[in-house]
Amino acid sequence: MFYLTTAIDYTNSAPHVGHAYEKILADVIARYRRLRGDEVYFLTGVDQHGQKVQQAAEKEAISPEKFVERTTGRFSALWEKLGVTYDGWAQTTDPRHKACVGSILTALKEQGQLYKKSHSGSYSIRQEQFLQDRDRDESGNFGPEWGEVVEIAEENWYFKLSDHTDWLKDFLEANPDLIIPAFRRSELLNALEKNSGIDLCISRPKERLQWGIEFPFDGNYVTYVWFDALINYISFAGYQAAGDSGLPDFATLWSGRPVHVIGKDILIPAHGIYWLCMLHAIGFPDAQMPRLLVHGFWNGLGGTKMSKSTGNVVDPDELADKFGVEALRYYLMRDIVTGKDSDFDTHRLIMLFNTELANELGNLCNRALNMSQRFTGGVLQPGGPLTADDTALQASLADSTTAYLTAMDAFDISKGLEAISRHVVHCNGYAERMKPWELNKNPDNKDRLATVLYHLAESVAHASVLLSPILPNAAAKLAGQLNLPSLTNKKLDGLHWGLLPDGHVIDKPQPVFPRIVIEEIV
RNA sequence: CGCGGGAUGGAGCAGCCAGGUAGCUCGUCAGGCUCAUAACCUGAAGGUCGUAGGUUCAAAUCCUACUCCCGCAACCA
Repeated sequence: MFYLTTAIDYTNSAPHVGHAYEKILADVIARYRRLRGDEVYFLTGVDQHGQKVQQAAEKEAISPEKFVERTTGRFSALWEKLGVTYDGWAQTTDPRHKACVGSILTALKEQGQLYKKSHSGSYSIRQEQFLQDRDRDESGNFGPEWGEVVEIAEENWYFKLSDHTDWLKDFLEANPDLIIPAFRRSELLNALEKNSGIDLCISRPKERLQWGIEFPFDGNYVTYVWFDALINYISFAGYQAAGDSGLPDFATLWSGRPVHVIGKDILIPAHGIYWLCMLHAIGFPDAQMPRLLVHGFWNGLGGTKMSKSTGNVVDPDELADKFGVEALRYYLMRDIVTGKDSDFDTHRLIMLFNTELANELGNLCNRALNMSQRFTGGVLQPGGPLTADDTALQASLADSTTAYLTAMDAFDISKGLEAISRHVVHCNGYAERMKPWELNKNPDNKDRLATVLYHLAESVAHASVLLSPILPNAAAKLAGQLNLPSLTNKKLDGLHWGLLPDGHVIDKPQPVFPRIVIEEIV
């Protein structure tokens, strides 16, 4: 079983393009693994507790329950729109999740992993948080943005993180593939080196915060949101769940290393340190520690950070309306190297869609099917014998498929798409050289014409299968025009030359990727 | 000496971990084709791979120093 998760999104504001990128990335990986024949369980969801939610709800004078219900709906509606299909939905207000968090807290306390301690420091009443030295301005004071700052002492529950950091260091050194990409691992190891011996405060007093999971053994506190949120990966996987919970069977799901897809901002310390140490403390063996696939961010043009204040945020919902879901999914997967950052550029979105999908693949499909309709009545026949051009085309397909698999296995979606594109370009060149429209002028060339058209159509069939994890709807449309809907259920090991049977009759072509016309944008 | 990333033809990027005549897309220029979504194909111009050293028969790729840009810096989600 391949168990895949994303970060659960914090429900204090609307989803932005970064949220959409992560979910689409995970969706593509899940679909790809299914294509490969793996059993897949894909979990995503929302993080609903914490101070910022409480504050946002207060601001609108509604209950936190109502507030998260509304924002949660915006996320799930967007995923449906974008074709992100998950098997499990994690939301941290779910009673099953709360029960799991509670039992983990109790177990850790019994093992002596939790203790109570008083912490004193500068506290901002307005922001309701303790301040750090780094929050001070140049002159060493806390600026006006913090409002009134007072020195207070507060007792809280702590998790003995420091008991596990030595283990974590050794474990990470012994498992170089755990963190993807590799440079993130060295960053994490450095962070561990610098900050050992610190424990994690995992409670918030109820005077400060009510919107959270109450401590099972101390009613004066709720659980720190990160401690709560991270547990979703196991609580919704059925960890210690009752038989009638409706959750998956944990042992089946978490049999090896799950993959957590997360953003670079939450590797250190949350996932890379807290979570791995939490799992270790709970008793997970090294062989069951998850892999962390750390993706980069979409920035504004010129590499500027997207933020509300600079006004350069892009709304994935609007983009999908404007350019279509396929164009958005394609762009988000195509124009970034997994792990690195990229600049979000609408012109490149249009360019990549028009060039690679409309002009190259869409047009290949269109010309191939159209010629088949006109020249051979829509009937496809492998024909033969094969020329050097035919075998070269088949070799190109084999090469591209191999490159695609290698890239996709390494979560490098962009390179996988590039591989498909390479074969499509080869096919268009093949069509130019073979000139089926010339062959059609002489009835003696009937067999040769059939062979050429078959090679083109068969290539489209393969492309649609390979493309299906990224663009499921478009792949289904292509399969439909090939009059072979079963293509969408193909597994990789069924992907060999000859998907289209001898004598197969195809459907009439219709543009699958209508060009995006520049005038429409602005 | 806080940590990490980036600097590659006009633009955007890949290549760097496992050194071996610099690659992709867009753009530009010149041809070709007409089956097709004004799509397709061929060819050309354009780069001393941030700077300075070093290792090597050979460096965009390894090592050292430096410059500029970006992000982060464990009890804020």
